[in-house]
Amino acid sequence: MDSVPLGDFRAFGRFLDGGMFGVGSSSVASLILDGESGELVRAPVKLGKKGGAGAADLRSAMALKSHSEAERRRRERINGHLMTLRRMTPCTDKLDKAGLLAEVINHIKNLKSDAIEISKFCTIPSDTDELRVEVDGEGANNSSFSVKASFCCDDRPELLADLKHTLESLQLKTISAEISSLGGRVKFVFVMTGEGVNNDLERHLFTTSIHQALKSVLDRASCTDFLPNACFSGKRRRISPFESSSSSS
DNA sequence: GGAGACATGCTGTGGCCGTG
DNA sequence: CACGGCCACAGCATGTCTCC
Repeated sequence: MDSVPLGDFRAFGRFLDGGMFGVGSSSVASLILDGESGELVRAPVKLGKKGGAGAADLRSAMALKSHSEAERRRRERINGHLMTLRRMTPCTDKLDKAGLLAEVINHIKNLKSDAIEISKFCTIPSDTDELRVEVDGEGANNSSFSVKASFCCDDRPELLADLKHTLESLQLKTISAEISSLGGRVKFVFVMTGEGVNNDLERHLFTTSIHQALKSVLDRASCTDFLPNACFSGKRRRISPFESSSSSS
């Protein structure tokens, strides 16, 4: 009977995987501990109901092999992504996996706070939907005044046309418009004027109507039908090895 | 320097669960 | 029911640290 020293057990598994025994079962179940020598020895093949290596044995051996290979692929995916994180995050060469993840979390937090600081000075879309309408200044003749409206949401193909149509329906004159887009998010900053607005009440109604109109655009933009990840359900999504490797390149 | 303790990582396996 | 994915566990290898 073949015997395998404990220390060489993994090599023995690879030996089996190499196809030496047909359906190479690397299963521990096919090994037994020899009481006398203290070594793992290959167990005799169990006889199936009809004699010889039964079909059930064959199937379970194949399932076991496929299971261990799947687990190996899964670990390779995990480690591949960890390697990608390591490359993307400074000063993580010496860290273990837990340390690496902790450092990545810190790094992301820092990047987010940096982004927030930068967004104070630049028109950068934020992570959260926002809508702000405020009085920007009064016209010279006191019968017109300007309104600054900022508007941030997920980008979608119809958004610009929708916004244009909405603003036109309010009969506003656009003085300036800034549009920025980042990571599927978009931010608009408009400065608009309205004519014939003579008192505080009319101004209030004017800004309110702008706010409501833009709110309706925002609501349409926030509708889940437009979200790129709307196709995700509660199911666990299966990812092919090609998909997973492409993200780490 | 060597032995032992300890931490970390890798691998295979069993079990569970969701999906088709 | 078969399959794939996730998780926990055990066993082992390797590196590092501490103590003698």
